[in-house]
Amino acid sequence: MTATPPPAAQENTEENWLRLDSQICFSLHAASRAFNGVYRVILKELGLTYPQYLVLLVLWEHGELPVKKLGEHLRLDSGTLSPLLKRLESAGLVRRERSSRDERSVEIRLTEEGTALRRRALRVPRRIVAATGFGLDEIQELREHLDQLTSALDAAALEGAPEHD
Amino acid sequence: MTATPPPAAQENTEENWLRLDSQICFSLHAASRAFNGVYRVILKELGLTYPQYLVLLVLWEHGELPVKKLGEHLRLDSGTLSPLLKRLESAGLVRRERSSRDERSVEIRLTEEGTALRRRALRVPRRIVAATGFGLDEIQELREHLDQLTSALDAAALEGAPEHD
DNA sequence: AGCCATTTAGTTGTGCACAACTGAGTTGTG
DNA sequence: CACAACTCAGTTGTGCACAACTAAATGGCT
Repeated sequence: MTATPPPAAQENTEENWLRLDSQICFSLHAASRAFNGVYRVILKELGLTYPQYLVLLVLWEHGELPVKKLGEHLRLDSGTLSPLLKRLESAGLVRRERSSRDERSVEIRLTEEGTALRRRALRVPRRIVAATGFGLDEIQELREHLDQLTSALDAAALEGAPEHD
Repeated sequence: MTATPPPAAQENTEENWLRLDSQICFSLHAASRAFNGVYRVILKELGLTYPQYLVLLVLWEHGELPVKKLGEHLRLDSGTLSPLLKRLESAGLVRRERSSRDERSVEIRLTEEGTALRRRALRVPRRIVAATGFGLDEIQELREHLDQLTSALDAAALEGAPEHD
């Protein structure tokens, strides 16, 4: 029962596609979580989670931003960012202030403490890269593939799921 | 203020490392979520989430398994799996039964319905691969890089964070 | 047998991702 | 001006990831 009839290795069966899918699924899922795990360990010293670190990276680079812009940089919506930013605020790293020019929007800006944290964060990337065991060029190459993947997937996602074969 | 002093492009400064880090961070994080998003859309028709699909992939391939083994395949612990499996059970796709040989362990096995769902799931991978816009060999290559990354990161994570420079 | 370390699931609590919704503020149009 | 459409942040609810813990069962040891 549950047969899984012998799928004859290299044949182009749906069975084999499913097997391949499980492999790439697992790989990406696992890589993402492994990456997350290494950051978790390292960022713990800074009192940050990985997504919080991503937010700070954007703020360190761009200075003050409304929540909307922050979300565009990170592809995250207010449902994720609002509570995260509150936590960063209560940690004393950012302030949230209603824009006076547009009362709908909230400007996120770094506090002194948030700005200062950048100094300590400078030591993070080197350790991450070391943990991957990859060279810089390998990382760049992987990054390009991932970006390619992301834009292809984003484009496909926009079409909902209207096609089937 | 917040200077970000001109980091002179290709120099090996911490500034540049941080910039690179933000790039690879964003890329992997975004790729993972984009992938997740495409699966979300497609799996919705099957009434599954992405992690639930991963669990079923393992069960379809290996048949009945204790929670522990399932967790090893997926690198997930009982804190994640227990509630997930309960949801799969109440969806009628799996059953959870205490092993009689070892009362500590719980065997997860597919119901008729869970087994039958495989037929419908066979159409998923083809659509995913199509969505990536990648060829099979590119996918395999990417997968190998990701696996390499994962094992390097896992190894590094085991050492906690004892080293710095 | 009694005791202790280990193994296995499960629970609790925190944080993120995302869909669906709310509500205030803004803009366009008649 | 009035009103509809839209924008933006926030809230709610569901599900996953993971750390820390609990509780029961097992196996080794004396």
